[in-house]
Amino acid sequence: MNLKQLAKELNLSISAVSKALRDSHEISPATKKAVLAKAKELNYQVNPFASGLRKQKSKTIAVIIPEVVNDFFGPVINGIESIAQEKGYHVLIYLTHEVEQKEVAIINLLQNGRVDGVMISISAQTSDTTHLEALKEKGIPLVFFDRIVERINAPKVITDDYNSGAVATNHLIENGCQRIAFVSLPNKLTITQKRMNGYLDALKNIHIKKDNSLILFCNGDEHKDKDLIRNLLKRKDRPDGIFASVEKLAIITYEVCEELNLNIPADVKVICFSNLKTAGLLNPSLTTITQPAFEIGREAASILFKLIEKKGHHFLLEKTTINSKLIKRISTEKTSGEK
Amino acid sequence: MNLKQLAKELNLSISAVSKALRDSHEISPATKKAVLAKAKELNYQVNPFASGLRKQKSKTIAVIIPEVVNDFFGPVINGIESIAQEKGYHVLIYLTHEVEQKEVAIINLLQNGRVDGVMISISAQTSDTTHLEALKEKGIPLVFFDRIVERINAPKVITDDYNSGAVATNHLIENGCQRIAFVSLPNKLTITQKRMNGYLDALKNIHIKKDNSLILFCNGDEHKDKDLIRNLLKRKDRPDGIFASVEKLAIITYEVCEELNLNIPADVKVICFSNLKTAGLLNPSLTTITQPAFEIGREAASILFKLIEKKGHHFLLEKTTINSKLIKRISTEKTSGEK
DNA sequence: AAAAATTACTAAAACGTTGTAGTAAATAAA
DNA sequence: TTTATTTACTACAACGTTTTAGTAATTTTT
Repeated sequence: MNLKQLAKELNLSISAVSKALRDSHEISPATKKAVLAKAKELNYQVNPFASGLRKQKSKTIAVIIPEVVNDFFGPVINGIESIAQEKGYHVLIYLTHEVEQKEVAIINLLQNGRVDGVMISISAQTSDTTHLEALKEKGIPLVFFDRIVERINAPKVITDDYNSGAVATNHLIENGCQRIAFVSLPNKLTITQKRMNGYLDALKNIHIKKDNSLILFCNGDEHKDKDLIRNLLKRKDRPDGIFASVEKLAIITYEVCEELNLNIPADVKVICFSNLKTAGLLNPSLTTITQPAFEIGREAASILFKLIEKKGHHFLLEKTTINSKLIKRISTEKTSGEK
Repeated sequence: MNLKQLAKELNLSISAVSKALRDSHEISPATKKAVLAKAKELNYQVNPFASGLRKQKSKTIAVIIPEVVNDFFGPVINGIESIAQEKGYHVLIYLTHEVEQKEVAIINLLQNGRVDGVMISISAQTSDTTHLEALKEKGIPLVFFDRIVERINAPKVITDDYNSGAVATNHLIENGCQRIAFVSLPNKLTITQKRMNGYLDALKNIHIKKDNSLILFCNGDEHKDKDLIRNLLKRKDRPDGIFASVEKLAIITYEVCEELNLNIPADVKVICFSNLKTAGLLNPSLTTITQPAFEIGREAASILFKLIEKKGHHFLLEKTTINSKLIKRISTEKTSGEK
């Protein structure tokens, strides 16, 4: 069913029907009513390819993330989808699996008008960002969330990473930790850097200086990351507190502690950036810095749609910060023997 | 950059360039080489709308699921995406949030050629399925996974739900449970029915007959579901075993048990269909029937692509069953006082 | 009552591909 | 040597919309 057939049924020209469907003032109310009725009757739907080709608009956005199986990115997608559904947009999902090469390939696929805008949280391994700059150069609206690229001039939605890093570290200090390890993704990522800076400054405040042997940069490969963390916790001078910068690393830490028979929180206290639904049900329950993931998704999507709709306006190019919150649970509690 | 401009740069006709890019035998090797080089130089990309319009192909599939924040659907998407990326397809995501009305609206959006195929796990509240039949009628390839519609003649990828239901129930029986509750989604869903039949037959085997007060049909609304489960566990004749048919309900069960100060597994044993990464780290660790979610995604996507590529062939219209497995953990263990 | 403006349409040209039909020139077959 | 075939292209008509530029007919203004 297309416009041509519909027009024939109605004894009207194709353009009249097209205009009637889009409620043009050039068409009389009576005709409009007739067209709408017939269109409904015959279940006419606009062909998105013809329409997209003509209007140079896709009504589609792309979301590029490292992974879906994740209690942060899941709710983010949820937030994005909720706004997209409101606005009548479609959502394409692409996963980089933390591989820079895949990210580049995906971005290159999107240069030809397939989407009206792109939202991305970059892969942990991305260091070169020319692919992202090229996309911006083409005039395709781009919004970063969480894992941003500082130097690219595009809207960014993030949490207060520096501050949260300090809060988490202080929480461990308050509960008696002296040797606090920072376990994290590669330090190319701005979230890693900021969270680490918060951690370092919190330590500096109590006159502890940076100890590189307590700072671990993982890379997203589960097995390798587990080895790194196992080595850290096997050391004689092992840390008494672990601050994990992402969810996955906290889970690995729990697994390793079980393996090595280390008690949380007596032997090691653990705090983590995490949106795990089950954080409160873990053994022991996990103290988290929780990001408002759904809201980040909604906010980032809203900004993207503003950008798409009012192209050329630059007043939106700022950073939006949504605060995380500390949820204290057992994994960082003082145990009876402690001062 | 389009074919016209590229052709002008090369002093060739548009069709020659088009054919060269698609490696047609009508074009000489020398010309092909020149075209490819120029296309790369100028970063030419085929316009997906023009191409889609002309070829009546979108190179896109739709995935319709109830939610993303879920350790089952997450890995499924992962599996789907991995196959789609291999095949050069794009993946549109739509969430129904368990609302039938949304599912209908989404399906209606897909009737106009936007996608070459659809994969769906239906909402828990879907009872009328004419929207899905209409989609099939239009000739758009459709594959069901996990939450299927039995009566629609389309490929289905599922797990051995009946058998797993029996295995889970037997496991509880073996560990001493006598009053086993079945906590589940609405019984419209075939997965609910089959899992329940497995449960009922396992009970019948030991001569326990169906007790409707021990069978709970939740509906996906977290608050209401929690109330239902709370009421179940507050009763004097509360069950000593709970078999939850989906992950979310097991988490709620854990929360309610904590709230009511019921010890798992001493007071109630809990088993659940679940893909929680953290099942082993929960307090207590949760015994699960785990579905091979990633493989389900890959398998369902593979079948969909076969269907897309060899349209009209009917040899693929079968059901594919991939087995789940029981992972025994503490939540169902016999406690010291038990026989 | 003539000129101007408005109403309610139609015709036709894009948008960027792809594939069919056509065509010179070169090569092979009769 | 003439005819048939192959090679390497070009021209052009789709695909289904949207939009600009018309145009009769009607209504309003002067």
